Amino acid sequence: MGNAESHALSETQLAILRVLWDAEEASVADVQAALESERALALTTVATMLSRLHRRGVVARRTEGRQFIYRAAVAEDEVRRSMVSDLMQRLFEGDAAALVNHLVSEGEIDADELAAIRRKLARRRGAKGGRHVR
Amino acid sequence: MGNAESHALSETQLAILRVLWDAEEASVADVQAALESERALALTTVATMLSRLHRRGVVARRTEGRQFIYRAAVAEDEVRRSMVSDLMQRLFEGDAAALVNHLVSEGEIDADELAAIRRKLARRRGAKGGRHVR
DNA sequence: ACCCGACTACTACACCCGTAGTACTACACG
DNA sequence: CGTGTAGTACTACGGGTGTAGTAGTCGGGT
Repeated sequence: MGNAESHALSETQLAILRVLWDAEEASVADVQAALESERALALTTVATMLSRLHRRGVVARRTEGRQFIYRAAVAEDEVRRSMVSDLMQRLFEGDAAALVNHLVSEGEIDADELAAIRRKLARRRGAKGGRHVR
Repeated sequence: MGNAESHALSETQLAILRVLWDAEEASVADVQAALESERALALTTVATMLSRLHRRGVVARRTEGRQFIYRAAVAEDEVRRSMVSDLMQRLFEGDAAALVNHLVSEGEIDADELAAIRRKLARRRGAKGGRHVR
């Protein structure tokens, strides 16, 4: 199951996926309603996007009566992994530390947050005792 | 001053920009030659891409005799800022710490690297007399 | 039994990317 | 001075996105 597919998703596509990720299942109307606040899209627009996402295998659907109930077919984490990794490759020669450095220089993250993450890592590492995941 | 333009650039476009970033100036032929190893593109392909990038203001050019000499019109850092920020927004609700956490859980970065970055940050901060991490 | 309304499928269109062929032009060399 | 050639501009085409209208269908309520 560990496919290293490259999930390049646009902002609109992600907006739809976000709805599915936290709704588990949703009809076209549900998705449209959920997006209404941030972006007003016609029902047909949402339907078209979902159809295309379905064609690409990014979402799955089942029929209920005469409507489709969609759900995400890719996990949020999988998408994150894929997209972050892509960006890292493109802009930082795949060097994660360089990316974090960038965040630091841009003031996106401060010492406290960094320290907290480091502590958490240490804890987790400690519990497992060994090298690590994957 | 700080323009918050969104520079959404594809991999190919970035490949071209990378060449310009470290060549300072380059003709179409130069760019094509530089990319030859990683991707074989026809001269006209590179010319088209550069033209389009020029139209978008991403690269600038001057005429030298019969040919165009291109150079990047956006700094690498500016692109990084913009693209990283976009991704953070899209996938981590704009939370940089969440992104770093993700890198940690994915094993992209380890405790040592993190510690090194934190130390560097502390050093820089230290000059400012701010609080510091132990 | 019918029609309305809910849904989907199909179609459309402007615009971008990747890729590259062809057409045009102006300089350089013989 | 003529022509080859380098180099750009124009054109093209298959795909994808974003957006949405229209057409077709099926089921439920009166």
